Amino acid sequence: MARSSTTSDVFNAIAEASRREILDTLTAGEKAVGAIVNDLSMSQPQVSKHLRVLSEVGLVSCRAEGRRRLYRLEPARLRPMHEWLAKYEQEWSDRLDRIDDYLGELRRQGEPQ
Amino acid sequence: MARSSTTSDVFNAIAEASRREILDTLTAGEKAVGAIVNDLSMSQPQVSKHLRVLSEVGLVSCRAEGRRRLYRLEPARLRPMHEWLAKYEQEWSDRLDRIDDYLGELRRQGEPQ
DNA sequence: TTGACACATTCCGATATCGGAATATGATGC
DNA sequence: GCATCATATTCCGATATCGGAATGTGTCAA
Repeated sequence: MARSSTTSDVFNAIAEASRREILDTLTAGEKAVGAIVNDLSMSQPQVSKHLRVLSEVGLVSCRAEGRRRLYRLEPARLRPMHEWLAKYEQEWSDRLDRIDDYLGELRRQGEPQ
Repeated sequence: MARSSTTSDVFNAIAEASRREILDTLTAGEKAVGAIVNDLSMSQPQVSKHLRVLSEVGLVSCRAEGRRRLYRLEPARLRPMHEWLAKYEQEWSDRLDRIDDYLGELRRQGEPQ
């Protein structure tokens, strides 16, 4: 058996840096494939293939306009990731809070000088 | 070229469901390898191999105690993921807020009965 | 020292991925 | 209809992954 399919869930789809870049560039709004190819330094077939994967897990949706295809972000699909992360988030934000407290303490000690 | 190495970054390490399960079981606290093998239904070598991957990206740390090895969660390493997600979070949390408002409305309408 | 226990590593076959190149589909305009 | 533009799909070789089985390493206890 190899690694889980990239189309099986959001976690696998997002594992690839190129796909994260595509999602990042789509935060600016709906874009045609050609526009994405221009923005990033990727070949057109690669962009199309990555868009297919993102589409299959629902992270992007597609709308045809003439001979162009406009892809749009579907950020709601990132929710499973966020929910999984939330379990751990508290733990490290606690630590960061403690670090903040500590830094604040240092700052207060430094001020009088 | 194949998919990016699983040891290269947190996103790839987390793409595998088995590794997410291991992290999940470690939220209860430090655990020995055998304990993880018992908790989940995985072979000992598989658990060890996954722990190695998680260790290489810093998501877990290890401490030797006699002939056992206790693994602990390092949740701070999930921060890059959280920061990446944060860019998208606002967009869908707005929608969720509206759903929350709607549910609250329904609840208020139900109470009088 | 020897054996048992806890864990890590290596070898293996099957499989899925990635990028590049070539090609196919499908809409537009003349 | 035919050429062109925009995008999707297929074929390919190289490579990295996964799980299972077997084996290696290191610690404790008698």
